[in-house]
Amino acid sequence: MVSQMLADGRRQILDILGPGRLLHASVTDVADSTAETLSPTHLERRKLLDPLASSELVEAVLLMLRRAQHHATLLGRKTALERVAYAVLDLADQFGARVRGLAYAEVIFRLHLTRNDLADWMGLTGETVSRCLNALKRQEIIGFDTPEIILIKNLKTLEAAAGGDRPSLVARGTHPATHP
Amino acid sequence: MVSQMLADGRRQILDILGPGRLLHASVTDVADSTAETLSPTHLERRKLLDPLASSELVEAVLLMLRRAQHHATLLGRKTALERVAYAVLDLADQFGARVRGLAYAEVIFRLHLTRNDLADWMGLTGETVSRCLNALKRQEIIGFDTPEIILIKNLKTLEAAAGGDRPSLVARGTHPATHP
DNA sequence: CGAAACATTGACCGCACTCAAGGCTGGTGG
DNA sequence: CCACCAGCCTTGAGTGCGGTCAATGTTTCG
Repeated sequence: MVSQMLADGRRQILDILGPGRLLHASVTDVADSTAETLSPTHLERRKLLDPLASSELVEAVLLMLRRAQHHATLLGRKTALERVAYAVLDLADQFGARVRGLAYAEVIFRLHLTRNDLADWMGLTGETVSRCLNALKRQEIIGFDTPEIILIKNLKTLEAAAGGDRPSLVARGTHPATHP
Repeated sequence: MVSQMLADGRRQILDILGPGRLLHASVTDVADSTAETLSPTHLERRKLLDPLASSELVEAVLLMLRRAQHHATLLGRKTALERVAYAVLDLADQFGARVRGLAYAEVIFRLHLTRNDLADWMGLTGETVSRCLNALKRQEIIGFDTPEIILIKNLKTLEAAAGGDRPSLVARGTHPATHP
């Protein structure tokens, strides 16, 4: 998780990095920016000498940029429900696994964020996030028994609720989408 | 101006590029993203073969990223007045010129954006931007006789109104800050 | 002079925030 | 084993900031 903190305690989470994502120091070396883990994490250092790694780095920074700009549009112009729907979709892309026994369009994944984390990511409050998640649940679009494990029951409707436009904003990395 | 458009017409301006800023195609080649000029503009193409230009490019992309992340924090966590104050400061940094005859802390510059452009940049509406600008004007923090020419009369107070934290987010370019 | 685009201002409204109460879960110590 | 506690989630009631709608003023330009 990459986040920024304002002097008075307001926090904005800038990005959630799932398996396979790359992180460059230039992102965290800005004043008031920090990176933290939200779950047990395996980190690898990339050497910059390797030209392959260098292009990999440029790709990673450009991905961060595209995600940051898309996120800005979301924060500036989307409603609470659209934001929460989008957060679920993005986390599903990054952490989701297609599971045997689920219908084709169903995805299940573990939220590594609390409601308040989601709020600080989406520019909302924890209460609003909770209300939106439960609204989606009542509409049978998603499901959860414990607050941590989210099941997407109707992907198409969820994407519609997110407001449509969702360009591919995941790492094209070689990492398989397996994660506890 | 770099902006994104949603299917239903909502627009988010992602960044305003003043003199000396660099723009890479990867920013505009994303779906629904466009770049437009708001004033007569002089463009130069940079060759990538030159290793100097290459590092220049990486710098420019990293600047875009830092600005985008800072902007996300602004959109997600700041009030209307803070946003408008920040917009004035950022435009002053990019377009402002210290003018003879003005007090030390005074800066004057031309807004190349309408109130609605500012609104689409700051995630607000034109009416709210107008109200905030006039509030700042009533407090003698800024001044304007025509809507286009903005004078910063009290920089310190304006920075306070913007919510404080404002890391250097301008191009360290070689361009002098002269602009019509 | 007239039209179009932009800016300003006011009145009202609604979405998301605030505040508060209550429930659930997991961890700790008697 | 259970009482207690802390943290998180959920839900409701009420508020307020910023949005919406509308009227008017201003500037520009043909």
